[in-house]
Amino acid sequence: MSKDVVKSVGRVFSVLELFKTHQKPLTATEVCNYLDYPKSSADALLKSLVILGYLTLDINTTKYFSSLRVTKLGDWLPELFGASSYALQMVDHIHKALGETVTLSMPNDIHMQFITVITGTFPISLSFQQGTKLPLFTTGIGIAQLATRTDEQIAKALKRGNRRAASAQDRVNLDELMVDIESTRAKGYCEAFNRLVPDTGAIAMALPGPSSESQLVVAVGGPIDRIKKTEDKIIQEMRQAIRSYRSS
Amino acid sequence: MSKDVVKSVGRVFSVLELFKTHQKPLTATEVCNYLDYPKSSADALLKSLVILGYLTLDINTTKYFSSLRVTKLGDWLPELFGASSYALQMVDHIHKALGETVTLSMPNDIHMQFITVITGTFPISLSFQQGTKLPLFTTGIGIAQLATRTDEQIAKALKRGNRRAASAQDRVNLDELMVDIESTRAKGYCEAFNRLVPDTGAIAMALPGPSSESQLVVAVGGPIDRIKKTEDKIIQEMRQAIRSYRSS
DNA sequence: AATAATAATTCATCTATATGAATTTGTAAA
DNA sequence: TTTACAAATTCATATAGATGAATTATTATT
Repeated sequence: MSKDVVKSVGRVFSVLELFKTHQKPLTATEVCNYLDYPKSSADALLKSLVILGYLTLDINTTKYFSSLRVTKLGDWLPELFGASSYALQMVDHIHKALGETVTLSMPNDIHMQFITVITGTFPISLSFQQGTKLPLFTTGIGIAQLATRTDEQIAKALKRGNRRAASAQDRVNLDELMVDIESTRAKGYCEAFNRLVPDTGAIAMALPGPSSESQLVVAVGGPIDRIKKTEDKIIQEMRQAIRSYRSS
Repeated sequence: MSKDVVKSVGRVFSVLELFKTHQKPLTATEVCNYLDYPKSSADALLKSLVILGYLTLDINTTKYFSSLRVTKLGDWLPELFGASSYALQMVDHIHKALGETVTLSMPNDIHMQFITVITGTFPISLSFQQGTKLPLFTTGIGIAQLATRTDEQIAKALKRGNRRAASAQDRVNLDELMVDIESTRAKGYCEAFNRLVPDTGAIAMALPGPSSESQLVVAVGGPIDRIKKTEDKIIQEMRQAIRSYRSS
């Protein structure tokens, strides 16, 4: 866990993700063991979550579980992103049509963060954990997202991003970035080869959405040769799926 | 906020509920002002949530917002409770048919906790905040829930509950409780008049679900005279709605 | 009823977080 | 370019949380 995260804040989400992973009630001891917390610390946290109503405690089994109030924390969101349940169906459809890794991601600070990752069915497939973050300014999905914004917004965003760069070599050149942006705008998608992970390629398209700063990005990725070979088919499938998505 | 809740844990949910209430991006200063937090404390919390991926920070507007990962924390739950989107439609349908306050609740420790509250359309209507908790052993919704469990489970649960009672007068007598339980089982619903709030009444029914300790309860409540007068119609509407719900 | 094992709670102490004032940085307007 | 204002960050200190050992309570078995 990042050193900059408040400890008990991180633990809140670890607990909620644990129940999402197991999908069954767990005792306090089980939670302790899975998450490797000291007993009394975990107890205080679990009791807080029960008092607040986000976890339930069954009085017969003395097991904890997520409450439906956790569902309500986030069930209003997809509609605001123009990401109805059709969005997940669309990602699934692209995955079935192509067999490659398909991702859905959103911008977060100077990163793109994965919301959904469906790993390819080929033995050799690109693989990411959900929640993974990739750089906003140097990846295909980031460029596809930025391309939905104005030149001015991009310049301002890059200026801020470069200010936070750890070293001069981490800084991105605006003119070089704009070449990729223009290319993406012209084609309607961003193709990225050998950008972050060697020998891999990805095609990324932004989904239509209510505002440019929240637009989601869908991408297809895999080994560079396979992606290049099937590029035309990938683009066709993605466009068709997004077109169907838009009219839902 | 309860004294027994870890402070920053409570704040996590305050922030997420704030975004649910406003449904638009907010600056750090706005979050501070709405929640009355010291500036640097709020900053540390917001940054933690961004790093963990549950909030997003837009690099152009420098505004925070909930991430779709919040949705994913809880979108798997309704299916496990047998509470598909039809459950909310059912609650809404009962509300439209009767015009009274309708609630959906779930057991949590020695309470029933409201998940959904739709306030009646009459000028005089029963009104609760979402997230409100009522006693498990002494309210109509609690008794309706307990009636789905075995006698042994009820006795055990009451023993634990009584052990935690602050005073002897807060303890519930098992034999008296079982009279209400048997009545509820015989009729298929619990009718409660003047139990918690004076001059109010409620009819409560448990929804079918995968296990008794997680069964949700739907209830119709309002001023005692109006509920008594329309009791037969309420029971009919609820049964019909639950029957339709079961086959969805 | 007694006993053993497990779970839950308590408490002293150490570590982490929260706070608010001061300082620095960023932005917008002149 | 300069200035004023707002936002963000820093830091010393106070408060809260985490920890782990010890103790108490609960449960299951004999």
